[in-house]
Order: sequence, then structure tokens, then C-alpha cells
Amino acid sequence: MTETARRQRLAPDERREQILAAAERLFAAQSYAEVSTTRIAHEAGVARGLLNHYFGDKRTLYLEVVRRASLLPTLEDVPLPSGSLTDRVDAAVHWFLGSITPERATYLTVRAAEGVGEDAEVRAILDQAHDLAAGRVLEMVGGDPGDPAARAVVRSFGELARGAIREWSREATLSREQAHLLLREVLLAIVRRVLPGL
Amino acid sequence: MTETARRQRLAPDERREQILAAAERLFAAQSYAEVSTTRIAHEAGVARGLLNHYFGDKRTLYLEVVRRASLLPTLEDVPLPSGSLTDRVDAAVHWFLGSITPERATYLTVRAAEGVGEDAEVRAILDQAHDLAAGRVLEMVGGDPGDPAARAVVRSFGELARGAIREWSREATLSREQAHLLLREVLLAIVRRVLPGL
DNA sequence: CCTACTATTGGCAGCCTGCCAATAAAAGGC
DNA sequence: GCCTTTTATTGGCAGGCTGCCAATAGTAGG
Repeated sequence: MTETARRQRLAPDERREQILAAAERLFAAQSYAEVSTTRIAHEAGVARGLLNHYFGDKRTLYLEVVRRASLLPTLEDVPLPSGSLTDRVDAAVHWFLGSITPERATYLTVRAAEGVGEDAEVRAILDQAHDLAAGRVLEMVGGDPGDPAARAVVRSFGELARGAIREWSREATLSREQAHLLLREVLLAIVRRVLPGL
Repeated sequence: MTETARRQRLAPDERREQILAAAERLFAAQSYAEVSTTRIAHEAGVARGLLNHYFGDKRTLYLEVVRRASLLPTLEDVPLPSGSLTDRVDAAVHWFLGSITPERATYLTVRAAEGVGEDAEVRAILDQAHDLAAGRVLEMVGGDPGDPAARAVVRSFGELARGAIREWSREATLSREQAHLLLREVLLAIVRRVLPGL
């Protein structure tokens, strides 16, 4: 908007970032089909052809946005907690809840349902991010990250956790304390009663 | 394909059904953006313009498909189970797991993630279906369906349940017994330790 | 049998996407 | 400091998809 120059030449990385930011803003607000590349280009203050030059096609740009957003919570490294099982579970829950802050609001819309029909690549990206988070939780609570069934169980826990976060953070149907209570008790039950029984 | 007649005139309900079936098949396999109305029309053996005549536009047709698929699992009414808490929890879990059968495979792709960005109407449809299921589970285990926080908690449990079902039914990373164990123990913990603490 | 009704079709206009050649802003040699 | 090379950036073209509408043809009722 404030850019007056006809052509502004930027370093590829910078421009790439700029386009990604614009795309993220729009994709976070509306679904894939509703957002046109024309609008993304306009939002980024750039010719539409440049999107194709940097990302090939709309879909690839979209996948890049999804990849970033899905990995947000796992960006920061957390030290493995010590102490009693309850302490470690609390730490894991705290990490999960704390990784979602207002400035990372985009994550809240990640994995928003499309309805029916899945996109294999999108699915793969999300699965990978969720599995990464699940592995981390599993380590925190002292489980075996190499056990596929245990990982699957904790991945399912991740679904509950994201659901609870949405209830708290978007719907306001749960307080933060209630969400914490839910996650703690469920994770405790999983560690004590489910994992040993696999 | 086997239809030789140039124009085959059907009762509106019948044709509507035919189009919906074709759309469901395609939307279950690919995402919204990947499926063109041209292809749906071809799959249904019908002119493309007829889709607009029956459903207005692509989006409305899609919403109709989502609505149907999302309501499938809650179709059958189940009697409220009696007996001990454990029995009732087991019954609820059994109902949840049993509602997913091969012939209802479409449901498996419901709520498949799009990635980022949500469609408010789709979201509303799915939320409604999930809330319905949550209310039913809450009744089964003797909770208060009128308590918003309790409903939110059980909705979150629904996320875990659908995740576990996917792990079992699609990924084969969990056996049915393991999924059952997970759902039972988590639901038990929720009833015993979370709901009273709200 | 003929007419009124409406289910069904085909085509038009506009938008969106991917592609590519043309252009201009830097970078580098001298 | 100028000129050449490099490449970031643009605009426009072709094809496909969507929504709309007038024309067409089955079908039911008089």
C-alpha cells in the first residue's frame, strides 16, 4: 500500500517470507478454495506471477503454510522434566497449553475440518507434526517413544488436547484451569492404566 | 455408462439422490478443490447444469454431503445402559466403536483435515454432529447433559475417540482391543476425576 | 391426441490458475 | 563510473471451472 516504487526488488528469501506471511493471513481466515492467488498476490503487494515463480503453484504455497503452522508448537525445545509422575505430567500439559499463545493464533485454525475428503499430502504434514508432538509428550512422561502403539495412544491424546485447547481458547466453553485439569487427568490415566496394558 | 437414452427424466427426489451419491463418492476420495462439478456431473451421468438446478452451487452440494456423512454415526438410538459405572462406560465406548463399520466408510474421512483455514458453515455442521454425540455419551455415563463445561469436556473426548478410531481402523496402529482400552480408561478418568472437579 | 408443465440440456460470460516471454533493477567486471 | 550479465519481477495468453439462463424434450393430465 505504502510502496510507491513500481518495481521493488528484494532478496529472494525476504520476498518469499513476505508472500508466505500474506498467504498465511488469508488462509487462516478462509478455506483453500475461497482464497484466490490473485488475492494473495494483492495482499502481498506483488504480481500474481511471482507466486508461481517462488512456489510453483497455489497448492505448494498452501502446503508450505500448513507445514509452518503445524510445527509452531514444537518449535521450542523443552527440557525433559524430572520429579514424580504427576509433576512430569503437569509439565507436559503445561507445555501443550502454553505453546498456544495469542500471537500464534494461526495454529488454532490448523487442522480445522474441511468436512469430507482428505488431501493425502496435507494429511501427511499434519500427521508428522502431531507425531512429533506425541513423541515429545511420551518422553516427558517417561514412556517408550519407540513403541508404535504407545505413540498411537498419545497421538490420540493429542486430538483431545487440541480439542480442549479450542474449547478454551476459541469457544470459551472451558476455562484454562478446566482444560488443564482435563488434560492432566486424562494423561495420567493413559500413563497409569493404558500404556502398561498395551 | 449403460444409459443409452439421450434424456432420462427422473423423479426429482431420485435424481437428487443420484447426484448426492456421486458427489459423496468423489468428495470422499478427494478434497473440495480437487473435485470439479464437471466430474461430479459426469459421475452422475448428468449435465453439469443440473447440479446447479438442484443444489444452487457446488458449495451447497458439498455442505449437503458433509451434513449427511457427519450425522451417520449418531443415527441409531441407543437405550441408556444401566448397571455399574464401568458397565455404562463400556457400553458407551462400545457404541462409539461400533458405529464405525466398513459400509459406513465415508465417515472415516469426515473431519479429515484441510490444513489451515476453516469454513464456518462446515465447522458448524461438524460441531453440531459432535455435540450431539457428546450429549449422548454424557447421558450414558450419567452426567448432566445440560452442563456446558461437561459437554465441552466430552466433546474433547470425542476428538480422542475419533483419533483412536482412525488409528485402529485406518492406520492399524492400534488393535480394536487397544482402542477400546484407551477409550474406556480415559472416559472413566473423565467421569471420576474431571467432571466432579468442574 | 394435444397442451401445459417441468426436468434436463448446452452454451455464454467471468473468474481463476499455470505458463512464458518481456522488462527492469541490481551485481560484477574493467 | 560505465557497461554487461544476471535474475527478480511483471503482464498477458490459453485452458479449465463455475454460475446462469434460454432452449429443448420427456411426461402427465385434460
